[in-house]
Amino acid sequence: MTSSIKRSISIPVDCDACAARVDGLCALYRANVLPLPARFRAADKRLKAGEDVFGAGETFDGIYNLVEGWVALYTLLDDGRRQILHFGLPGAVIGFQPDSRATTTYGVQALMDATFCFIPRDNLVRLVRECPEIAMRLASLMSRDRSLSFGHLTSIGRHSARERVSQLLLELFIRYRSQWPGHLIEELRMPLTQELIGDATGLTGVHVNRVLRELKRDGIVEFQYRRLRILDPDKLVQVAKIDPHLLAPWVRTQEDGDGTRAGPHPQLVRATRAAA
Amino acid sequence: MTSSIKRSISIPVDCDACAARVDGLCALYRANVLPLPARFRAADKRLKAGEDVFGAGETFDGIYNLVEGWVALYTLLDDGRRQILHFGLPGAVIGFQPDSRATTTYGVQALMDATFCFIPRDNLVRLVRECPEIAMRLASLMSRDRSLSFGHLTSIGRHSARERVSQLLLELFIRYRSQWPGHLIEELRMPLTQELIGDATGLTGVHVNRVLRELKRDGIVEFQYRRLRILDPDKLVQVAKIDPHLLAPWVRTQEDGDGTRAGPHPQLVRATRAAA
DNA sequence: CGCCCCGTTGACAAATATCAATATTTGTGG
DNA sequence: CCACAAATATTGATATTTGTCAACGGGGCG
Repeated sequence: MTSSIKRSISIPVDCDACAARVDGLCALYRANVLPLPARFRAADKRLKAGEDVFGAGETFDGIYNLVEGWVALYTLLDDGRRQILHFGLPGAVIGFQPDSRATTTYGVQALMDATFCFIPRDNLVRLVRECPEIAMRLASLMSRDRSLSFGHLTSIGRHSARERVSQLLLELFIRYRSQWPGHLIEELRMPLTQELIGDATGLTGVHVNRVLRELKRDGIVEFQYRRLRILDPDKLVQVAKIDPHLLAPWVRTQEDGDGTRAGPHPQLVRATRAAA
Repeated sequence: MTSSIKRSISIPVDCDACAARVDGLCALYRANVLPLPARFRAADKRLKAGEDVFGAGETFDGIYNLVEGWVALYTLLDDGRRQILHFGLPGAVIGFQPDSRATTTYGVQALMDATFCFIPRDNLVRLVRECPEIAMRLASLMSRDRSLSFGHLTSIGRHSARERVSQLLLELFIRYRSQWPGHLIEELRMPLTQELIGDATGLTGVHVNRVLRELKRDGIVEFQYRRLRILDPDKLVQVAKIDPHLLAPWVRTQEDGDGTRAGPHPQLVRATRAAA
């Protein structure tokens, strides 16, 4: 007997115990209908916090499956400023490109120690030929990422700083939590600094600080030294000005087909209530 | 003999003459390798300028293929403000959802008279079973949309008003032009108002106006009453602060496989030079 | 123990929004 | 072709939000 509780954390190579399998490309495997992409996997990659999976403008042939850790997709400006485009959580597919010659338009950085498994493009093509549902799954994942981007666009384009920061924290909380259904968490460790929050919301680190102090003063959320505590879930939902329709992409993408599914609203309510 | 030049404009139902076929889901057909989605098409839809394809929060079972006209994907805020998420040009796939129960997170409005063909979800699944490449094509299209969103996020989050407006105009010019390779245009009719530009760039219509007047004063671009003229392409590229890596998603997605392809830089240069 | 990254705070500057009035263009009907 | 209405663009004065710069504090980690 090698382990009990922490197995999925310490042995990322083992597909059967992979934590990322709850979501992402391999989610279908859980339904016992489809062959696991395991056979098509080539190598694993481990990075330390701060290292890049790849930089902007590179080409490479395949996709990375984020197994453990958080990553940030970002672009850099000439003057050194940065825009974070997306936070990738375990299960994320990283680096899919329309064709093998295309260069990436963004860089990807590990926000904490992270592990990936890599599927070469050729293998992906073979995998899809064998099992077209995988390609539809991939399309769904890309589509969900797009929806997340749409949410961020609305947030950055039309919301106030207070609303943007609130929305980001709520989003990450819900996305993180939806990976462990039934697991109640009151407090969440996030590998974020106020600077990173600013880079994601189109604000300055300094201004994020001001907003966070306000939110704490008002008893809504507390974020200090990478520790998030949600003090008043209902108020947070309210101040984040969430369009309920935008919620769907935050929770895990389900396989199409069987089963009833609760709408997004109760899920949000449950998710946030759990933290109170 | 029914026609000569304008055939593709007036007979949208005819797949063989469809203008959208240069891009989008049916692009593979041109390579004569794959069966046309035509057999799986269900119905056509025609809209007048200003009408909605669908609103936020709706569900529907299938995808729309934009054949003719421009559309805007948008979200609305409580107070009536709007954020435009994406402009869809002919060839765009509209309304793909991860599963059949998902509700849309955005609305889609026709910016001019537009026609679509509709492919029901069931047919799409059958089509993919028959030809998995279509699913990969769909994933590529979603991925490209995501990349476009990433570009907009960087623009809205970190660029000045002047840069944002310049970049949007340049993007639309290049995307439009890449649909007619070899066709030189000096002047482009766009179904946009300054208000629309503001909604897309996270600015106010009034402020967009001020920026446009500046750009005209500086001899860079002229945009008045839906007519875009690029006066100095090089300056425009410069002021738009385009990250060259972000350019790839602007030009048509090519089918993977054969053929050499020029990098994005010369394409941009050619595209913009043509307008001078 | 001490360093360094991160967070905190204040004064001030810059960019953009808001409000309101007026001008121009487009499209429509006669 | 003209007149008119509606939509869109233009401009100025002022308000608000957010950024910039600079200094200081505090906590974790070697």
